[in-house]
Amino acid sequence: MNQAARAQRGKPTIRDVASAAGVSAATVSRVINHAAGASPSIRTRVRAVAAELGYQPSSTARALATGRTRTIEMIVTDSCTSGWIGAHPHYGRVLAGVMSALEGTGTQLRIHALTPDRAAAAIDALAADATVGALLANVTPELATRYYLRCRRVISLVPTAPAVPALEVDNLGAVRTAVSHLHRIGRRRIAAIHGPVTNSCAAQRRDGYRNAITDLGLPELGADGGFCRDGGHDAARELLERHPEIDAMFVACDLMAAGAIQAITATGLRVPEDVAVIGFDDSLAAICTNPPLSTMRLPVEQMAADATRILMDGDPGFGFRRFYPVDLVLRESAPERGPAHTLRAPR
Amino acid sequence: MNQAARAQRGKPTIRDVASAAGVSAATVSRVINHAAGASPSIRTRVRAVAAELGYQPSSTARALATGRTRTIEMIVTDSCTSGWIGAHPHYGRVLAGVMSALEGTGTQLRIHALTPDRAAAAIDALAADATVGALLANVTPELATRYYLRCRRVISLVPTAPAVPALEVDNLGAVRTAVSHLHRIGRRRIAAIHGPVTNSCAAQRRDGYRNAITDLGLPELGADGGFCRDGGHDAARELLERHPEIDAMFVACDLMAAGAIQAITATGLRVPEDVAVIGFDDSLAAICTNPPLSTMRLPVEQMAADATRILMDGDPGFGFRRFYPVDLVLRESAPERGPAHTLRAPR
DNA sequence: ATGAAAGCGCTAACAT
DNA sequence: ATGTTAGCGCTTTCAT
Repeated sequence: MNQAARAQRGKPTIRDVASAAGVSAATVSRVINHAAGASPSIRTRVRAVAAELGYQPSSTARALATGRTRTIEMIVTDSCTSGWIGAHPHYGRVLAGVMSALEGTGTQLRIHALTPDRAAAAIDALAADATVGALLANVTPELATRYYLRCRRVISLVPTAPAVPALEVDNLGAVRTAVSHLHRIGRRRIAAIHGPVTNSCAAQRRDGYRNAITDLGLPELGADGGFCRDGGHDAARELLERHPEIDAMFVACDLMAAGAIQAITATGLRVPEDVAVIGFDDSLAAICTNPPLSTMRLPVEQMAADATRILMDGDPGFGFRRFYPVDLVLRESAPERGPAHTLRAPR
Repeated sequence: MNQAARAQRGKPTIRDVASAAGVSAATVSRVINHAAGASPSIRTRVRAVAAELGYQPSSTARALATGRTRTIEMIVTDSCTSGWIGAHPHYGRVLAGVMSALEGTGTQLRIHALTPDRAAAAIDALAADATVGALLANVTPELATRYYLRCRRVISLVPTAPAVPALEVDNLGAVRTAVSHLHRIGRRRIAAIHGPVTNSCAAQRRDGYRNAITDLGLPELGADGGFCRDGGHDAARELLERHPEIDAMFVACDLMAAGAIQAITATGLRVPEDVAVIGFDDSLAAICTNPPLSTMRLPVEQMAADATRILMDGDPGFGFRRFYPVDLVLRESAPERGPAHTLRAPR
C-alpha cells in the first residue's frame, strides 16, 4: 500500500461507515448523495453512524470516480512585477461576485495568477483538469483561445477572441457618456489618462475617448497611466504641465484617477472647480478619494456571479455573449450641478 | 465503467503514453515526476510521446494515489452582508503574498469565504481534505481551534487561540507609535475610530489606543467605524460634532481613514493642518486618499508568503508563533514636520 | 431496496 | 533500470 496514502488513515472511509452500519458501501454512497434506492430506516442509521464516526467524504476520490472536480478556476494574467491581483481593487469585486454565486453550491474556487513566461503551460494543465470551468478575469485573447481549444467550459470577463464565451460591456459607449457629461457641465479641454496598450479594456476605452472627443470637435489630450495609482498621478501632472488649460479629465480606471486627483490638487488646482474628474470601474478607490470620485460603474459582482452560474450550467456555447450596462455614478469630482466651473487665467 | 468518468475519455492517460512509448505506466510515472530509475534514452522517448499525445497528468488521480492534494486553503470568515473579501483591500495584499510564494511550486490556492451559519460544517469538511494546509486570514479563535483539532497544518494571520500556529504583529505597540507621533507633532486631542468589537485585531488596537492615551494623560475620544469607509466617515463626523476640539485621529484601518478624511474636509477643516490622521494597514486605500495617508504599515504580503511557505514545510508545531514589525509610514495626512498645527477657535 | 464488482488515473512497493 | 501488482476512496453499473 502507498505510504503517503496510508498516512491518511485514521480518517474513516465510506467502507468504515458501511461496515459499522451493517450495509454496503454502495448504500452509504446513495445516502450521502441523496440518491434514490435506500429505505428511510437505513438512511437514518447510516447518517447516524457517519456522524458518530465523523466521516467526511473525500472530494478527491469522488472527483476521480465521477470524472468531475467541483471547482471553478479563476485565471488572471499577472505580470510578476506589478502583482495585479493584489494591487488592483477590481479583482476584489470579481472575487466577491464569484463567492456569492458559489455559496451553498459545494463548488470551490481556485485562483491562478499566470506569469507571462509560464502562462501557456499553465493554461494547458488547467484545461486538462475536469473542473466546472474557468473564469478568465484578465486573460489575453490568445491564451483564452488556447484554453477554449482544450476545454469549452470557459468564459471571459474582458473582450476576447470571437469563439470564446464572454460577458461584455460597452466600453466605447461608456466613455462617450463620461466625456459627454464633462462637456455638458461646461468643460472644453477634456484630457484622458489611458490604461496599458496591451489590455483589451484599456484599448476600447482609449478608442472611445478618441471617438467622443473628435465628435465634439475638441482637442485630443492623452497620456498613459498603466492602470496604477502612480501612473495616474504622473500622467495627470504631466498633462497639466503641458496643457495648463485642461479643465477635465477622463481617467480609464479609478485607481489612476485617485492618483490624478492628488496630482491636480498638489498643483494648487481644485477638483472639481478647476478640473473635473471622471474615473472608471467604481472600485474601492472611487470612494477613498477626496473629493469622492464620479465614475463609470461596471457591474462587476453581477458579471462575475453570472459567469460563475453560466459555467455551472455547462458549456455556454461557441461565441456566447451577454451584455451589461455601464452607469455613470455622480459624486463630487464631477457633479451634475456642482460649483460653477471657474474660468482661470493661463498660468 | 462510470459514465461520467468515461466522458472524460479522449484525454490520454498515463497508460496511453506507456503503450505508445512501449514502456510500463510506472516508467512513465517516474519520468514525469523526475524520479530516479529511468534511462536517459527512455526519458526522452517518453517525454516526446507525452508531448505528441498532449498528455496532461490528472492532479485528481495523483492526489488520490499520494493521499495529498497540492492545495493551500485560504479561509476568511465573511459576513454575507458586508462581503469582506471584496470590500476590504487588505485581502488583496494577502492574496498577492500567497500567490508569490506559490509561484512555481505547482501548488494551487483555494479561497473560502465562510458565512457564520455554515462555518462549522465547512471547517470540518475542509480539515478533512488532505491539503497542504489552511491559511486563516480572518477566522475566530473558536473556528481556528476547531480546524486545528482536525488538522494541524494550519496557520492564522490574526490573533488566535494559543494552540493554533499564528503570525503576529504588535498591534498594541503599533498604536502607541501612531498616537505618540501625533502627540509629538503637537496634537493634544487625539480621537480614535475603532474596528468591530468581534475582530481580534480591532480589539487589540482599541486596547492600544486606550493604553497610549492614558499614559499621555489625554482624554479618550472614541467611536466605532466597523472597518468600512462609511463607518469611518460617519464616526469622524460624529466625533467632530461632539468634540470640535479634536486635532488628530487614529483610525484602526485605512479604509475607515479614507472616509474620515472626507468627513473632516467636508466640515471645512483641513488635513493635516486642523486634524492630522493616521491609519492602519497601508492598504490601497492609503494611497488613494487626499492628502495621502500616514499609516501603520503591516507587512501583509511578507506574512502571507511566509505563512504559505511554513505550511508547505509541514506542521508548524503546537502554538507556533512568529512576529512581524509594524512601521509608521509618513505621508501628508500626518507628516513629520509638515505645516504647523493651526490652533483654531472652538466652533 | 440492497450488494458485489469493476473501475476512475495515478503512485509506490516489490520483483526481476 | 524496468515491469507487475495492488491499491488510494469513491461511484455506478449490474445482479439479486
